[in-house]
Amino acid sequence: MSTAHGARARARIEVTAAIKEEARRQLAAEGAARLSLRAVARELGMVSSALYRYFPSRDDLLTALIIDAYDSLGESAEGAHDAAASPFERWITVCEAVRGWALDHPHEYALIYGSPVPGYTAPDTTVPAAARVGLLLIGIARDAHQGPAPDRPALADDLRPEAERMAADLAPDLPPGAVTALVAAWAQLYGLVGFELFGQFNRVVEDRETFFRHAVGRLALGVGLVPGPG
Amino acid sequence: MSTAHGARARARIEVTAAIKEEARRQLAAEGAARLSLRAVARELGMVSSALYRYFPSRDDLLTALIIDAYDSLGESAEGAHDAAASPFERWITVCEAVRGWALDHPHEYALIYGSPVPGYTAPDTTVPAAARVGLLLIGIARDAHQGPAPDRPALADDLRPEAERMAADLAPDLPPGAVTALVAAWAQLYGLVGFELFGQFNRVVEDRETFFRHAVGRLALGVGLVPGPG
DNA sequence: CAAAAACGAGAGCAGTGCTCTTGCATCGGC
DNA sequence: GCCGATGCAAGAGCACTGCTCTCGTTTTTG
Repeated sequence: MSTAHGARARARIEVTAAIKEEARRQLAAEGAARLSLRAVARELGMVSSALYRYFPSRDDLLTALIIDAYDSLGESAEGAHDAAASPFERWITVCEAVRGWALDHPHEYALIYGSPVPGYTAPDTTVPAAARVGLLLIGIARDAHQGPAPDRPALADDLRPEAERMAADLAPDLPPGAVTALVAAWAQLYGLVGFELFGQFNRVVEDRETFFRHAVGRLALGVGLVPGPG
Repeated sequence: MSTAHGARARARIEVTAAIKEEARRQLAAEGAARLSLRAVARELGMVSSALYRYFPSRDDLLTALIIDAYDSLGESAEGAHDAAASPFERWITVCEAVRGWALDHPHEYALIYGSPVPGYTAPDTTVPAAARVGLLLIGIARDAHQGPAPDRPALADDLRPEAERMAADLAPDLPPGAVTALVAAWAQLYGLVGFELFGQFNRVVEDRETFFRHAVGRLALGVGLVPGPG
């Protein structure tokens, strides 16, 4: 089989892990644009050309780091998630976990939600990891809609086809209007996080934690989650 | 003094403009990370070291491009702005202008609203240009609040100090709750634009124009703007 | 007119991603 | 156990990059 095949295979996974670890350290310290293959190799005591045996290009190394970052963020969000709480509280908790992770890993956040690296397009392998937070938010909305449906303004005619298509794709058991609001809230959440992280709130918002909690609370209302018991 | 004296000063402005023009072209074509001083100089038929007489570093050239990008975006938004329309319609128009500009200038949008270039912090000179769209949105909200105040949920106690501080800073004539909603909507607008531009909506949102118009319409509602006549 | 400042050109330094070749260690089939 | 195929590290090298310094030349200024 593949696992026990000698010391060679074992060494390969160890070196691969060491490269990613060192690369992640440089990424956290300096940012994606300053991540240098040669510096990683130098720090690991190997020569730069040897590193290409493990990652055929710098972009491939970046892709691995991107997937790891998505997974780390998804894990944080899922870990903060208390399934016993009310949907509204769970929404707030997940949003705060996303913000907290972003503040703890600014460069990794920038890597996945900031400007894409030029000449680089994320391969499809990143999609599942990238979807984790979204799926979590969909799950919360789904639980909330088990109860009585809040009155939601009727769907405008021109939005209806797209809303129904999105609902069919993402959450067939939810009303199309709720799914549309959910996707918008999902994007808007990252607007709030990104503005804080990238300095756009400098000299504008001071008490960012409180501001954020209220903003995502209003986002939750838009999705149909209600505070209070239940 | 430095101004207007002789052919040297004139040449300096011309060369500076040519550098920025060529740099902007490369920026649009390849993205900020691939913007190369040497390539700009080569294209202009000068040697790379000569370019340092005009921009002391690559970051200084980037700063100039950032300011230009903010101004270009601000101009687009202000140009699309029809002062005769209703505040709600004006809000939608400005948001759509921001989105349109972003789709037309993706790399420049990424430069100002994407990940900050590592090791680079925007100097204060960018602030006025960066504030233009925000000021435009504030103006729309101000006009809307000339009329009867819509009923808005009371400010939560923990948010009140920050909300009042923001209102005092940004729009003393607006209720603190409206200013808070406005700042949040401002950030959320860029979440919507960024997600579309950076590919997060791939395989999720198809009819992005319609989706966007409705999402920013709901944003407007949150700020207290109402559709229909008025 | 002479001193000073601005300028273009070139060489050079340290760094980058990436490729190619050269030996050596390990592995699988006989 | 041997032997050819494969995996791997090392080094040299290419074409770049940002940036600095020096050296004449030109323009501006006092």
